[in-house]
Amino acid sequence: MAAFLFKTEPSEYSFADLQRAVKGRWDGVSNATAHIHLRAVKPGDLIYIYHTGQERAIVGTARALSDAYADPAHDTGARTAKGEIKFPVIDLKALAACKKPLTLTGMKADPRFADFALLRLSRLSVMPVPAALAAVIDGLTR
DNA sequence: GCCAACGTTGGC
DNA sequence: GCCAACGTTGGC
Repeated sequence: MAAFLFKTEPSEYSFADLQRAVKGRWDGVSNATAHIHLRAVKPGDLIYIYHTGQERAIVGTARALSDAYADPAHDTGARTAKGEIKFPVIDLKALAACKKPLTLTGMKADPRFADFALLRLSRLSVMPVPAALAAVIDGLTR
């Protein structure tokens, strides 16, 4: 099982919205690098939800329910030059809110996060979380 | 195919 | 509100 981090602007779509949705679709990702990571998601993978804007913290966890598939809101037949789905989305469900949200400030202060894409590539909205780092996050948010 | 201009994201 | 980072667009 792999782990990923998804960013969202809570005024647009928050973790609470995902909890209410029961089954949510993660769409609206437009960045090519983020698409690469989104296509790598497998059912059962763990997803950390991070709020941008005022909060800037990992606030909850979710479970992937599907492989990446073509967004029905776009041309579902569209493919990239490499033959991959051009507008990938996944389905997911909320698991639990973090007892202690893990703030961006907290991650920046912890050398274990020094190489994390969240800190290195501030505009990336979907990224893998290495297993060792997932264990650290679990410990800090419990 | 290169690169300057421009737009967007997201932290500060 | 500003700005850095970086992706995209369009002229050449």
